Amino acid sequence: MKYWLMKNEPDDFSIDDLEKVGIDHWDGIRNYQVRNFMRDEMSIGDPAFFYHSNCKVPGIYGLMEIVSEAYPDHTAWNPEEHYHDPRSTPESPVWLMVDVKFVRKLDNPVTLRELRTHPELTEMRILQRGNRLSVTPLCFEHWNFILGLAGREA
DNA sequence: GCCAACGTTGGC
DNA sequence: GCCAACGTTGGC
Repeated sequence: MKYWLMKNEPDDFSIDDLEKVGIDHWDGIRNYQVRNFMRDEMSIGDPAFFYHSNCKVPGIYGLMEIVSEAYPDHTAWNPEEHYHDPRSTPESPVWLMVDVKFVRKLDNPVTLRELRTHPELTEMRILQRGNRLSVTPLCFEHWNFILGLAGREA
């Protein structure tokens, strides 16, 4: 089992939006490294953090579960879509997505600012300088430590 | 809105 | 295969 951190801009799709629909596909990935993570490393049942990026208070706001294998991202085929990519076709898809299920919102969201204050977490990928991957794996120790932070009294 | 950092593109 | 130019990400 692997643990994941998945970023999205809440203006586009937030943990609240996922809560409303229950399950949704995580589409729009247009980075080969992230695609390969989804294809090669993710498994059904893997837990994931929902991270809000590019917003007022960036941080981890909720928990999800991966509920599908990687499969073709059909939004790449649609010229109407923002993330349209003509190189990808139904016959030969380039981009993949997975389905994610809402688990719960965190009682105490763990902000990026707080993540940076804990020496235990300095190795986390998203805290590394210049990291831009929107989906990153994290080790159980980091996962568990963050859950501890989220469970504390505010 | 700014801008540093990174990935991608494409000419050569 | 190099690398400059460009586009995107995402914190601040």
